[in-house]
Amino acid sequence: MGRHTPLARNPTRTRQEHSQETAQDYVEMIAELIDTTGEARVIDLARRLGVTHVTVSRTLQRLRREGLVTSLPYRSIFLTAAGTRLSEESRHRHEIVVEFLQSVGVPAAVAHSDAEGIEHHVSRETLDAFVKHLRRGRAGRRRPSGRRPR
Amino acid sequence: MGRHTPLARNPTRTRQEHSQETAQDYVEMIAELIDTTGEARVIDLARRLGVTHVTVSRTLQRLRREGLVTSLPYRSIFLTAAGTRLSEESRHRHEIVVEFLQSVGVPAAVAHSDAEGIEHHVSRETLDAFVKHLRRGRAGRRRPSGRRPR
DNA sequence: GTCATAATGTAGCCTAAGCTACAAATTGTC
DNA sequence: GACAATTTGTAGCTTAGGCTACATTATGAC
Repeated sequence: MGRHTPLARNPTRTRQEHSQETAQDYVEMIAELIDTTGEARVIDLARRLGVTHVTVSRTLQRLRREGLVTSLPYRSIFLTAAGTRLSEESRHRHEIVVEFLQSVGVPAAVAHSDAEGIEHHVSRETLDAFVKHLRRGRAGRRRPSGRRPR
Repeated sequence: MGRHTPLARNPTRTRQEHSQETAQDYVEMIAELIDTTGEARVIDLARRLGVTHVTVSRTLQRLRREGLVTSLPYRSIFLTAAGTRLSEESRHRHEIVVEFLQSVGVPAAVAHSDAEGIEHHVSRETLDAFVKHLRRGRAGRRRPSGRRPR
C-alpha cells in the first residue's frame, strides 16, 4: 500500500520498528534515572547507553518531537504522560522477559543482558505464554497442589 | 577505547549489530531460496522482505563487499563459503528459538514470526538453556525416567 | 529476430543513529 | 564574583537502509 503513495512521508516498517525500540530504551532509562538519582541528564544517558552525548542529544530531539519527553536547553529531562506510559509498559515487559529467562535456567547476568534485545521482539501472545509459564513454574515449585506449608 | 581513536573508521557497536542482523536475514533467505526454488534473485528477496528491489540491490553490494555473497550484474545470487556458514548458523539458531517458543506454549505462527526478531538477541548461554529445556521437556514427556515403552 | 515485459541497476533524496570538533551555558571552587 | 571544569548544544561528516524515478539488460511471445 504505502509503497505506492506519492508522498512517502513515513519511514517504512523496519525503520519505524527500530526507532521505536530506541524510544523504549530511552524512556525506560530516563524513568529509571529519575527513580534512582532524582533526575535524568544527557550525560547519564550517554554513559549508560555507551554513546556520546551528541547522539543522546539528537535522539532526544526526536523524542521531544514525538511527544515522549520534554526538556529545556541545559536542563534535565522529563517524561510526558505518553512517555511515562511507554516506560511502564517497557519495564513490565522487560521484567517478565528477565524472569522468564531465569526460570528456564539462564544465568541472571545473561538474562538481563539478553532481555534488552529480546524484549522488543516479544509479541503479546508470546508474553502471555511467558507469564503462564512463570505461574506454572512457581505453583509447581513453591506451593505444590495448593497445600500451604506451615 | 574505540571512542577515542582518531580514525573512527568502523561503525559503532549498535550499528554493527544491526547490520549484522540484516546480513543474517539475507543469507538465511538466500539459502532458503536456493534450496526451494533453485536460485535466489533480487526480486524474490525484495518480495519476501517487503522492500523494493533497490534496497535489496544496495544491501547486496554491502554483503558482496563483506564477502558473504557473490553475484554478477543481472544474474542470480550465490553465497560464499562464509555466507553459507553464517546462513547455517542462523538457521540452526532460528530453529531452536522456534521450537523453544512452541515448547512453552507459543502458537506456531507466532513462534515463527517472533523468532525472526528474537533470534538475533539470544546469546550463546541462553541458546544453551533453550536446548537443555527442550531436551528436558522431550525426555520427560516421551520417555519418562529412562523406561522404554514397548 | 523483434519487441514488450520483467528484472536489475543507478542517481539522488530522506531519516536514524553513530562520530569528532568546536562553541556556549552551567556548576563548583576558591 | 571569577574562573576552571563539566555539561550541553551545534555543525558537519559517515553508514545503513528506506524510497521514487529513470536507465539498462534479460526474457518471453510472436
